Amino acid sequence: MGIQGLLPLLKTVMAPITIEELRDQTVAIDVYSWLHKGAFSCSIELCKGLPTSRHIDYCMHRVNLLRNHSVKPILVFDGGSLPMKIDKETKRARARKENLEWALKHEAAGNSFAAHECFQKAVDISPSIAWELIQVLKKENIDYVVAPYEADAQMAFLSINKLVDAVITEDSDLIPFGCHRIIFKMDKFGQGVEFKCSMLDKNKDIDFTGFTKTMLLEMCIFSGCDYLQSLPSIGLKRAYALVKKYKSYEKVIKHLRCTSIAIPPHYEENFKKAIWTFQHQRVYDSVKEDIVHLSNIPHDCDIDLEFLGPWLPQKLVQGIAKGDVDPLTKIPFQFKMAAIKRYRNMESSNDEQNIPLMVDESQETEAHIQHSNAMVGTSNNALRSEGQIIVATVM
DNA sequence: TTTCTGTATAAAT
DNA sequence: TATACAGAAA
Repeated sequence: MGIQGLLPLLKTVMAPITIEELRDQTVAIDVYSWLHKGAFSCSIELCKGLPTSRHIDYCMHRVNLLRNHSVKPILVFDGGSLPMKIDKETKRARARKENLEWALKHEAAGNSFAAHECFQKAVDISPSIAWELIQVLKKENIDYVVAPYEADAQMAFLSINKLVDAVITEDSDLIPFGCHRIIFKMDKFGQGVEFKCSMLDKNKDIDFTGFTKTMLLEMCIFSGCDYLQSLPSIGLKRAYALVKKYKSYEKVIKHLRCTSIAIPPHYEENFKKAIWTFQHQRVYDSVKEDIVHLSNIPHDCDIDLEFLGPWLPQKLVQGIAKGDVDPLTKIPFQFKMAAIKRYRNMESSNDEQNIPLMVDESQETEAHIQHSNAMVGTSNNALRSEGQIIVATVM
């Protein structure tokens, strides 16, 4: 979702850029946004589990556009959900499910237009879809990494540590994450708009001189972000004015307590957590080949850091980063693929025509749970309660 | 003046 | 899904 209204606010420091200007540079790509766009041309197939590669082709077309201009892409995939966002994720999953049900109803009623609309809203860019693309990337020798948690944090890590020259994304969150250079809205012709952190001082609409990175981040959080809802009647403009005047979020909140605006319980505590999620979220360090914090946490920190994404054993996070292990279920893809093959064979042996294969990501077999528990080192129940395990079922 | 809400539309071919 | 725009509400 990002920070609503942030990009329009910064439009005076947004500059058009073309792919030619990126020659010989390395860019991190928010690949889920490509997969989402690519999925539009084949939403029905993806929903029904019918074979298609249009979404993969779309991504590879974009990859080749970059390669043809001698730009080196690193494709960054989303990984697991942060505990803080699990509610939102389940809501989205429910909405997709409802859209799928409507799509099937419309289809049965012969209303293919309405059905198609619902299918498009029902598409889930699942880890399996990412896995399919990754198989192509391996063959084509394209760099990629699956983040342990959010791709945004992973791309910010690459940018902050100078492992890439720019990040290509649609998500304004990369700005509060502290990414140095971002290219938004890059189209199939390689044209987009460039944002550079260093240009912030020159913004006309609103004056950011004297603003620190932390102030910019706090402004974004006050205006409402994925990790914390804004207080009623506080948007970007008011958030800007408050941070400019009071300099720190503690002082802003102290001031707000003297106004008629109601501050929900734990707001200040949750605000701190939101700051930390932007600054210290867990990401994959491909040099250390291990899970690290986006930026180091203070040594004297004694708070529970689970909200930054639970820590993962090195072997597991490596498996996730390479795309061999499902980041949501922590189950190696080989198991799922074996299961799908098994069911396919069962179908072809006793049926006359292609029966669509639905992959239901809400259940799993005992053997897979056992294996993944061994990998994660958690109890059966802990994994079960996290849900989202996989089994192939036949429609 | 700013924020909030709803509606339309584009994305892909 | 995300953005843009319009009009209402505060």
